[in-house]
Order: sequence, then C-alpha cells, then structure tokens
Amino acid sequence: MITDCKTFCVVRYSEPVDDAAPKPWTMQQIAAAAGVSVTTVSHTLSGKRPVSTQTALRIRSLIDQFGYVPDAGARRLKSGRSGMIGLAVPDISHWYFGRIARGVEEMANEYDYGLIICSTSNSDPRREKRYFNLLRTRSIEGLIYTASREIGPTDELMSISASASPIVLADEVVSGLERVPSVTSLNSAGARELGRHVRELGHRRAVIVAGFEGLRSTIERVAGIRESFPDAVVVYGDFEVQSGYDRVDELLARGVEFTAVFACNDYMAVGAMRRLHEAGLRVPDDVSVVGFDDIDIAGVITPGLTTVRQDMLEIGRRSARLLLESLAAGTMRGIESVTLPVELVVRGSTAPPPAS
Amino acid sequence: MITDCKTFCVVRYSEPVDDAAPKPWTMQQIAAAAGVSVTTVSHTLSGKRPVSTQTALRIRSLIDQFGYVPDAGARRLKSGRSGMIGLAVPDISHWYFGRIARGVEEMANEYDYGLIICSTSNSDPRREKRYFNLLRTRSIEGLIYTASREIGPTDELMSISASASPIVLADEVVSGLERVPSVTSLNSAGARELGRHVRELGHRRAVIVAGFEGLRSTIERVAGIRESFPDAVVVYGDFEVQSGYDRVDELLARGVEFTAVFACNDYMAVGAMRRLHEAGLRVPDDVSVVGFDDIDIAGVITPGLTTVRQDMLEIGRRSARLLLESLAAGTMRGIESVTLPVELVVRGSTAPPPAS
DNA sequence: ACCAAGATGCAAAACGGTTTGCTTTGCGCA
DNA sequence: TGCGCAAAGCAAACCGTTTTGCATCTTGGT
Repeated sequence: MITDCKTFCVVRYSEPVDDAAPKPWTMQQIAAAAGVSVTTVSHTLSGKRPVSTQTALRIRSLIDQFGYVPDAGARRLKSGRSGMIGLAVPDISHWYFGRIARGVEEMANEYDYGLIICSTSNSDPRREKRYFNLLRTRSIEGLIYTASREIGPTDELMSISASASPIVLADEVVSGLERVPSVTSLNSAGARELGRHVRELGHRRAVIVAGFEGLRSTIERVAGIRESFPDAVVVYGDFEVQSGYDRVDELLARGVEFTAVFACNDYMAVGAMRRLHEAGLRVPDDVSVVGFDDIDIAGVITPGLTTVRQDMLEIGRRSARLLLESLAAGTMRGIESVTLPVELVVRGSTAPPPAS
Repeated sequence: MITDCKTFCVVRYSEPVDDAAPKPWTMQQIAAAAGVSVTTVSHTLSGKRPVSTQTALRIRSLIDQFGYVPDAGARRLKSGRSGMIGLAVPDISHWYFGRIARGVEEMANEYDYGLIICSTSNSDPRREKRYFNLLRTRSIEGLIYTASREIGPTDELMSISASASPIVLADEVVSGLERVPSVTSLNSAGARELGRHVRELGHRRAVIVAGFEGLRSTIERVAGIRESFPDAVVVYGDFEVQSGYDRVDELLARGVEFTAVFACNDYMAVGAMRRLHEAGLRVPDDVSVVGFDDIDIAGVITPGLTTVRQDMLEIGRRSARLLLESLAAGTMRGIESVTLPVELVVRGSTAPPPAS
C-alpha cells in the first residue's frame, strides 16, 4: 500500500508543470495512500461511523499533508444540498440593500451556508428568470427576495412560489404572495410617528415624496403620514437622490405651498434638501424635511436628518434565519412572518414652521 | 417505452403530497418518456452531436411539459466547472464595495457566471479561510479579492495565490503579490491633482486624514498630496465617518493649525466636516475639506464635496473581466493588470483660505 | 471455551448528468 | 450493385463523494 502512495506521487509530479492550478487530490488517492478504502476516509471525515483512532490519525495526517479538500460538487450531488442560498436584490450597490445583504451574509455564515447574490437590476425579468433558475437547478436551496416594484401576478416569482420552493420575502411584501413568509419593518407605525412629530411642531401644509407607487411600503408610509396630514400632496419618486430633487423642483414650479416635506427614504430627503437649499429655502427654518431609513450619513450631514430608523441588518438576518430554519426543518409550514419595530429619530431637519 | 413513461408518472404522483418541494425530474425520466436514451436527451440539450429534428422536437416538448431543468451539481461534477466566481470584500454594506460588487455582478452575468459574495468582516481570518476554501473545494472557479488592510506574508491569501489559483485583486494591490493581476485606480495622480488644486487656492497648512496605514492606496494618496504639502500632518483613520470626525477632533484638541483637510475618502471627509461645523468653523470659508471616491451624496450635501472620482463600477467590471477571461483561457499567464484613471471633481467645499 | 454485540472496514450502489466508442441505418455516387 | 461516409442513437464509463449491506475481528460475560 505504501507502493500505491509512491505511485500516486510519481504520477503526480511527472505531469507537465504549467501555470494552471494543479489537479486536486481525490478521496480515492488519500485512501490509496493510507491503504484503506474510500469509505473509511469518508467516515473519518464525517464521523458517521467509528474509525479506529490509529487509522483516523493516519488518514488525517495524510489529508493535511496532501492538502486534500473534498469536492463540493460531488458532495452536493450525492447529498442533494448545495449549501448555498440566494439573495435577490434590485441593486446591491445601494446602501439599503447592502445592509440587508450583510445581515443575510452574517446569518448564512453562521449556518454554514454560502450566499449567492442576484442583482435583479430593478426586476429586469431576464435577470430574475436567471436567478430563479438557480433555484430550479438546485444551485441554491432557497431564495431571499426583495421586491423593488409591484409584481404582477404573471411573474416568475408567482409561479415559482406556487411550487412551494423555499422563499422568503425581505423588506417588502408582495400582494398575491401573502402565504410566503416575509420580514418587514413596521412602516405604518414609523410613518405615523413621523407625521405626528411634524404635526406637533405646528405644520399644516405638507408634501409627500413617496417611493414607487404600488409598493406596499410606500402605501403604508403614505397612509401613516396622512393620518396627521390627510390632505398632503403626494408625488412619487424612485428612492434615488435625484428624484427627491426633481419632485421638489416640480412642486416648487407648480407653486404648491408647504412647510414640510416627507420623503419616503433618506436619499430622496437629501435630494429634496438640496433643491430647497438652491431655492433659497432654509432647512429647517423655512421648511422641515424628514426621511425614512436612517442611512449612515443621516446624522452627520447638516442639518441632521429627522427620520425613522429601520434595522436593515436585522431584516437581513431574520430573513436568512427564517429561510435557513425552514430549510433545516424541511418545510416552509409553520414559518411565521416577522415585522420589526422602527424608531423615530429626531434631528435638526425638523422645526416649527415659520411664524408668518 | 410508452409504458416506461407511465410508470414514471405513476410513481411520481403516488408519492405522498406534502408541502415540500416536489422531487425534480431527471434526465432519465425525460428519456424514458420520450422513448430514447439519456444520451440523446443530453445531446439535444447540448447540441454536441446531431439529433434528428423529429426526436429533438419530441424531447423538447417533453422537457417543457415536465418543466425539467438539468441539475447543476451533476453537471458541475462531470464538467469540473461550477460556473461561479467569488468576490471577497471587507463589508458588502459599504457603498464603496457595493459598487465594486455591482460591477462584478454585471460582468459575471454577462459571462453567464454566478457570483458568490464573501464578506470578510475586515479580513477576519476565520472568515477568509472559509472563503478561500470555496476555491479549494471548487465551489468557485476564481476569486476577486479586495484587501482592507495590509496582508502579512503568512496569510492564507499568500499560500493560495502561490498555488496559481485564479485570483484577481480589485481596488487594492497587496505587497508580496505583485504577480497577481489587479485592477486599481490611479491613486497617486488623483491625490496629486487634489493637492495641487488646494495649493493653488493658496493654502499652506494642511492635515491629512489618511486611511489604514500600510495600505497601498493610502500610501499613494498621502504621497500624492505631499507633493504639494510636504509638511502636512498625517493621521490615520479607518475610512468610516466616525474616524473622520474623531481625527479632526484630536487635531483641534492638539492645537494643530490648518486651513485644509485632506480626507482619504469621502466618508471621513463628511465626518471631518461635521466636527468642523460643531467647532464653529465654516467649510469652506474657514477650512477647506476634500475627500476621495466621489460617493453618491458627495454632490448633494451642502457644501458639495470636492473630491476625486473613482469609477468603482468599472473596477468591479474590469476585475471580473480579467478573471473570467483568464478562466476562459485556462491560465493566468499574460493577464495584464489595469490602472484606471480618476477625475478631480471640484465642488463647494474648497475655497481660498481665510485672509488673516 | 462459546456467543452476542460492538468495532472496523470493505465493496458496491447510488447521485444525475456528460462523453466516448460503437452499432445501425440511410443515402449519394461510381 | 456495392462502397463509403454521415447521421442518429445506444450502452457504458466516468466525475468524486456518501451511504448502504455485509464481512471480519475483538471483547466481555457466563
């Protein structure tokens, strides 16, 4: 059996040496070198059956020496589990989704899963199709999906979720998919507090720069704000800085009067502040501005942005936990959706309206 | 053979129906249903050998009907290619790395590769080890690595790169790994321009809030700035808003006199501006502040931040292209590192120093 | 000394595809 | 009529593990 070992070594090193990565060792080769069967090597690694201390030691030392690592693909084929989950986000480069991604990644890591990122480019159907196929080909065992727009009932997501695939919705629920577990923030409560806060400062005329129309979070936030400002003008943006700027620009042009701007996220709030600044309106002296999310720079810009803090990291973590737990359980049954609390953060961008 | 088909169908539907995902179809079953061998089905799909139009049609329709999708794991096992690449970043939730990730994702998508994200939590060795193992287990075919601190010569990365694995360094080169292809920005030129710009405004006393000490980009940026301000005080931060704030806080406490702050990234610049604001110093009237990167909100905060624009998206794209091209070529040989141009962006945060 | 029960370890059968070598058939052309 | 070659398809090997089902070897209890 020692001969076997040498044989392998010779074969190996006599191959032409080029710059390509050398062929990895197989369990077969380790077994031959140790003079045992692959079964024994496998059991040594998995511990599913006892292996004598002596043999195990020999095998382990050989493994270390060779630098052997079992092939993930073979393992996956046999076990049927890829050890990977997917995260589909509209755009991974957004702070917002980046936070979710990080939370997911942390939790996946904890459960010893890998994470495959799927940027859907704001729900480009072709992209989405590709990523749902990861589920079908069993490249990933489950998917965390964050919607960026209202999904029509004909969508890929619908059909795949109907097949009872392990899916969790993060950050945004999708109508028609009420049975799919989700992790969201308590948008309505946050918006209500925000509205109340501004109302109590004495404001009467407000505008709402909302997010994508039809998106559940947008609907909830607008509704929450309207509890305090029933007749607030609502315009829709796309959550980007520029649209905050543009919407306020249009409102000013239309001659709409307001002393408070509710932006449905901090980025649009920043854009709004910029436009107001350019119009010679001071924040918060002339106009109060609030956002939503509490992004990293919300507290350090001048003035500090009054907003509602969402724990995106936790949304990511909880989504992943939901998914991974249900994978471990082997069923999505009994998985409860989660709604996370939010927190009003009052900073310098809100103040009583001008006396006039 | 039609009987075979029915047999399969019966077997399938007689299984207990629960909420778990139904077992996927195998090529075996499709073949049986079509009355051909698996070989023929495989060839129909791959086109590596001709299949008669009639047979192909029958097979294809069956595939559609069943919703058959070939198992990625089996495919990978036989072909040895996983169709995945990895991206290791210190923290995916940072705007900066998010941009890189998006660029990588775009390119990977173009080349029909999947992307596995590896958050290294600022080079936590255990995390890194896990991710390098993805390479070893052949879960990923190649890795794009963005360093966040100076890597010691004993690190995992060193050993793995020595084994000629397909690795590309993005955004940051690593000393000792000069032979590994990389994609970086022309930091020195950007910093030089920045320094010259501030110098030409008339400033004489400047401080530099640098990034991690020892990081190549930090060294280059500091050197570039020092061409115009040879005696600038240098303090080191960690690229976060808070450290920009803290370092300036310390400088003020130490009584260091300066009329310009060079921050090595925009986040620290924002933190610096915040601290200056709290100290009653106006930007840019009393102190000019510049950053580096040109993050999304650099142009919309007040005052706008003078900075150097790096194209992170392009860094991601180019890194991915380098990696994927070399995977296609089967060798890392002849792969050229890339250095991307940067652009000085002058905004409102810089102005001549106060007259006094 | 004898037997049941663990401890060990092996051979072989999956897992679900891809690929190779070989057979059979159909067809054009001398 | 016969020959050669391309087209079409099958069986079987293979990829590198995990997981049975069995054999063999100890060991302790009686």
